[in-house]
Amino acid sequence: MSDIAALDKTVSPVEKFREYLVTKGQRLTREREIIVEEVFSDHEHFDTDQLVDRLSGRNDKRRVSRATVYRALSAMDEAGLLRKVARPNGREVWEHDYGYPQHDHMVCSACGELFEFHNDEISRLIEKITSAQGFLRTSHRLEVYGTCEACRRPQKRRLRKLDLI
Amino acid sequence: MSDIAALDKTVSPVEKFREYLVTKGQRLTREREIIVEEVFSDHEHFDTDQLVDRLSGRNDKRRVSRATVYRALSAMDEAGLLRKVARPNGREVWEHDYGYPQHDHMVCSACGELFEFHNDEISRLIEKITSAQGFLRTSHRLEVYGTCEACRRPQKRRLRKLDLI
DNA sequence: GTTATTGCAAACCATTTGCAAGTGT
DNA sequence: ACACTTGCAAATGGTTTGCAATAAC
Repeated sequence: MSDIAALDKTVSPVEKFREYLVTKGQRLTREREIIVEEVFSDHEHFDTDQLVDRLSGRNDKRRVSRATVYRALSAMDEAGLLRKVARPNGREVWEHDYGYPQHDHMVCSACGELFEFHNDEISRLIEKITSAQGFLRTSHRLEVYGTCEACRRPQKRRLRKLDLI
Repeated sequence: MSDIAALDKTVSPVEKFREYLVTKGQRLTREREIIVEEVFSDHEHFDTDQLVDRLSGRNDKRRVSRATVYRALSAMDEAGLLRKVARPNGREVWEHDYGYPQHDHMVCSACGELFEFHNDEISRLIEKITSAQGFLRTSHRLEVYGTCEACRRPQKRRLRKLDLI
């Protein structure tokens, strides 16, 4: 897998965001920069609540309000930095869409965990089929539902996230 | 396309629902029957609001409350009669999952329209890839985003649903 | 200096839920 | 009779928004 080669990150996420904002006559504020940096500081999936926690848990003056986080995520979506992955329990889950190779997800119905997988053939097939119908594809979202390996082994059953509430 | 052959509808949706309900110690009430019949009276995608309208527009005494519709849709989902297709504008869109061949969707970003397509090879490929990772697949959801044929022709541009508000 | 942006709190809105009255088996 | 269901209205909860103060360019 030469996924790493696909990274091709010539411009930092913050720069990419700035570029997008200019085209819209908008501004790269301190708050937006803080959010982009926090979001791209690791590759995990996250929801808005988790991000707000990460940001408000800081003891420096880099706190950002919840409303601004929502507004920024939506702008980063339009900018092509992020994409919505799934919506397991009523809240939108996000992941990096910039500098991260294309992939899809398996969603375990037992534990709620998301697993990534990548396959070029699927993408090629999707492109072929949809373009044959005159559709100009820009992206796709594929979620496979079922039971993950860990949850299939009764003795080592994972805790359901839902039960942790 | 021998999709029709795949219909294989030996049992009516209402019967199928009853069967599911018994296994759960639940009852096929008059309201649930009304809802299943209305839902399966045509093949279009629908959201809860549209269904509630269809049901409350009736002049016979087959009206059902919104709460009951929500409860029934969720039960029909578990029963395998319906599935959630997408969530274009914050509201869940449903479609038949029983007696209707497996397929995926193209979502036009310009007009918001959903288009169905079917391809066995994709399903086979998905099965192969996910099972190789120990995942026991039960279903999947594939949405391809882009621009539909009609919206690609500027002169005959479709109206954006979003602009109709 | 203008115009976009932030933070707060209130508003939104699809969906869920508690409860008393009603209904299926 | 005994659950299970319904309908209503109220609650929920993630997300959006109006507005006055603030900051980017």
